[in-house]
Amino acid sequence: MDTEQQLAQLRDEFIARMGVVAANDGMPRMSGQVFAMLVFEGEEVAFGDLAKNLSVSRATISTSIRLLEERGLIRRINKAGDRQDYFQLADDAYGAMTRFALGGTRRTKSEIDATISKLPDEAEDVRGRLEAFSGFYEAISAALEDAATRVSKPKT
Amino acid sequence: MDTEQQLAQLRDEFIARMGVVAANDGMPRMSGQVFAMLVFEGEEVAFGDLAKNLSVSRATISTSIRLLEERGLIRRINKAGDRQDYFQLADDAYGAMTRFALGGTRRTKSEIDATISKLPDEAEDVRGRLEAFSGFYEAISAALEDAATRVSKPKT
DNA sequence: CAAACTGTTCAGAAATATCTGAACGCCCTT
DNA sequence: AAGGGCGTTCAGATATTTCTGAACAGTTTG
Repeated sequence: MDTEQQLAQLRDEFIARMGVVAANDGMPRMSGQVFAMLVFEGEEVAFGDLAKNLSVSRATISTSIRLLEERGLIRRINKAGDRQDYFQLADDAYGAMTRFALGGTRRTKSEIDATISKLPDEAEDVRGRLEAFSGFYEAISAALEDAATRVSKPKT
Repeated sequence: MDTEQQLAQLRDEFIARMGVVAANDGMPRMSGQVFAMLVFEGEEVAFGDLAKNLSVSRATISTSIRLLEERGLIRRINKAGDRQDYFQLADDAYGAMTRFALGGTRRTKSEIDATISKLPDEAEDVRGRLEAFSGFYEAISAALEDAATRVSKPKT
């Protein structure tokens, strides 16, 4: 069982790291850890096991799960004859992740554009600068859109 | 002076919104507001004016400035005969912003790869899943890299 | 129907991130 | 050399995010 222990340790390290990554990305650490756990264990993981393995309350798991579900990153599975809920990565989890980021950049661009449209005609210089700013978010959006198709497609 | 008042109000709204955007991006709100102010006012803005206009202490401005400078988003200007520091958007601010994001995705990919390289040979399935995860960050990195060149180039 | 589970919700605790005020070193002016 | 304004730093206050424990509604089991 040496290999199993080693794997378990690697898994815990991986989960811890992805928690930090999530936190840096402006996401609750726990959501990142839940996601990481589901990546590592490919099979469905039970709600209770998530709480136990990640050493947090079931309330926290419930909240983390909700966030991940809303973003389309995981899916909930009901097994017949088992009252517990199980979870697994969504089919196109990485595509969903990309599209979520895309939504953010698009929203930001819209907000900038909203300001631009209200500028008085005289403010030519301000308009120019805000348009450059908007253009930046447009470029990022285009790049993400491109990545989204590429990420989602691997059903070759 | 009606137009000026209108502009001032639009500016404040813009700044407030960009503060929220920054916060959602996992950045201090104030850094986003300082950045937005520099985008709006194209000219150099004095350190003291930043504090006054954004209604925060000079300590906060100092910290925000440091973050933005570290990321290459703004530059500090010393005017002869004036003891105050002035600030302006960096020449390639949006390029720097893109490269900063790129640094993050690359770092994350490295962390995933580090785990992969430690996996025992038997763990074929886990390796496959982590490689898919790593591949996702690779795709995003490539997209950002692409965007970076496009964002930085407009020196036509 | 009572007891033992499930997952969710929410008020409040705990942990973090953010901002402030005071102290400081520096440079300039007087 | 003294005084005033500059930006930085850091301990501590404040605000915000994140987690927990208890209460709850719904199911299943005995």
